[in-house]
Amino acid sequence: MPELPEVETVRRGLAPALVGATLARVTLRRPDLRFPFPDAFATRLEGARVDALSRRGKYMTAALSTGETLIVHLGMTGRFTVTRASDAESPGRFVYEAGGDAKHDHVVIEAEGGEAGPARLVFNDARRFGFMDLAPTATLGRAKHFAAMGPEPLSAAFDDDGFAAALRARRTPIKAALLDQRVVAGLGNIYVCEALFRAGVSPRRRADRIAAPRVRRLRAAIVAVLEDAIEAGGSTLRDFAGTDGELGYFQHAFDVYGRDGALCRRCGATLRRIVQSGRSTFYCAACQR
DNA sequence: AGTGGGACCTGTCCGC
DNA sequence: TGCGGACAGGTCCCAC
Repeated sequence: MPELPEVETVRRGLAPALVGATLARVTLRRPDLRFPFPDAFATRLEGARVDALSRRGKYMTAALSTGETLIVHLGMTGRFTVTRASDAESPGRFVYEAGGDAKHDHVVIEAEGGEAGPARLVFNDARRFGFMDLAPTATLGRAKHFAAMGPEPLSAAFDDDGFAAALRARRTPIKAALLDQRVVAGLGNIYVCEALFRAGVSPRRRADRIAAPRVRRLRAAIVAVLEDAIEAGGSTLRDFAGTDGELGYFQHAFDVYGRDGALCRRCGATLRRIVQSGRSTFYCAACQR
């Protein structure tokens, strides 16, 4: 699921259970996800208090009282389910809970003392492209996951001049440039397609050949589509029904993603799907130049 | 050094 | 109903 808006939605969903809480017990149900868990992972978490829950790009970070920060990436299919003790009869489901497939429940965290009261967090990830890591909080920005990461798109660090300079240095199609987390953090296949449509920029156009006014329009479109998606609770794809209340609904607002063969909402042309660097791109060849 | 392609892993859906 | 193939929200690694 997880591009920036989905990760932000998960972060907001987890905050009541985690912020201020102590991680009383951590259970790993396998030795690795995409990568092995760090040494003594559970031990280093247990007993720690969560001082803050933040997000950088598509990563969630939990600053701990131990001086370390827990780093979580959801990969493609990573999701958290939260059950509050006070709610045991009807578990409070958080975003993107796909249904009761315990086979892929890889990490269980019991938290105590958060605003939500005692809670159990279960990390489920069928494809295991997600991962977790620990790094010293004091030097988090230099941790390998963040050292080369581009500006946070919803912050002042993402400005027209810096964005234009980053694109000027790229000879790839703009689609590929925007997927590169070094250019701007947090975009994935969906929101790149949507932002390019909103800006009227062809996904095939070379990044270094977009004129300044259109670069500004593109930057604004990226910010707007991310803000709209967060507002909608992110996008939910391929999750079946039965999860109540907490699913994102931005997928209903897609202009182009997954809509090949349908008609462009702006000009009525038929939307296309092409493959760029092995991944689907959806766009309107009439509106996007 | 920048770029493109394949690998990683599992589930689902579609056509035959 | 069964089976093979394509495809899926991401990132890393390794050749050019």
